[in-house]
Amino acid sequence: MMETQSKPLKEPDDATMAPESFAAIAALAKALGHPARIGIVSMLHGRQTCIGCDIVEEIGLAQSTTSEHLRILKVAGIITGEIERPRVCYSLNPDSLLPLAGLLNSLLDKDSQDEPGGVICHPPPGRKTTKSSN
Amino acid sequence: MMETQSKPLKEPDDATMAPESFAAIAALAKALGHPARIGIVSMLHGRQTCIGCDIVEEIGLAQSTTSEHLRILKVAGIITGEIERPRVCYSLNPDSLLPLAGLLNSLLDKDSQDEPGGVICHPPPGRKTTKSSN
DNA sequence: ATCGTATATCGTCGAACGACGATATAATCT
DNA sequence: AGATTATATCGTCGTTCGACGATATACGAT
Repeated sequence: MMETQSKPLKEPDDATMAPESFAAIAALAKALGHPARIGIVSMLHGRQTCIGCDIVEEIGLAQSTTSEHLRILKVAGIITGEIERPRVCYSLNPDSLLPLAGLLNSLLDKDSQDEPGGVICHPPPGRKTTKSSN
Repeated sequence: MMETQSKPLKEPDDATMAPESFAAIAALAKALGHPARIGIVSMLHGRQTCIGCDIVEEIGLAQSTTSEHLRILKVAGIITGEIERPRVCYSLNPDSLLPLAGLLNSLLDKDSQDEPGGVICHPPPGRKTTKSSN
């Protein structure tokens, strides 16, 4: 039978990373997983200096919607908002992206021990020996 | 829905990023925005060779759920599935991540033309002269 | 032909997301 | 004090996500 979630298998991997960091990396990716938020960080990158309501104007969405996107980026740690009443100066916090960037670079740089011929894919048929045909 | 981007490696030159690439980058980030999917790509990176149902076992979710995560990664172009009946060999497609990695590295490497003093934040009060109250 | 394995797909359900307008807050200017 | 400006928050609504079990499909082995 197909037993679902028989065991989470908490093996500490070989050369990759701890599974608990998966959530952190995924949270970063999720925070970036919207065009408006990519636009915001890109805009912040271009300007470097903090911006206020210009973001709302540039993004083109409603002010409340943009504020929500800014909030999401803020709680993810990707940007910081320095309150300077009546407005807020937003800045990029690049260091926060290191875990995600690290994974991506690791995936890109060298795909581990890759073969210069492509992907190997040769699992011999028949590998379920858990229960023999008895 | 959304189409998998097949752009010819448009790296984020400067701050001249077209807004249409925001959607592509965001789609990549979104596809990575789940711990299970980070786990899958990480697992694929460690093994390099394609895996079949081992992913289901390692992830610890139901088979149908894991299949869905694999599908999401597949339509995003991040992984490829080589059908080898009765199973499927999954492989990482690192090139697909270049747009996202490019943006992240651009954000990290050097914050563009940044000032060596830190963040400047001095917007003079009073800058809304677009339309007065009639 | 039948069984067993591997995977994809369907249907469902609750939770989370994304957008908006309306409103609240807070400071500055007149 | 009152108007203006910038931002956050609330309530709502429709959409999407994420998980699951059940089922369909496709092949290899018996």
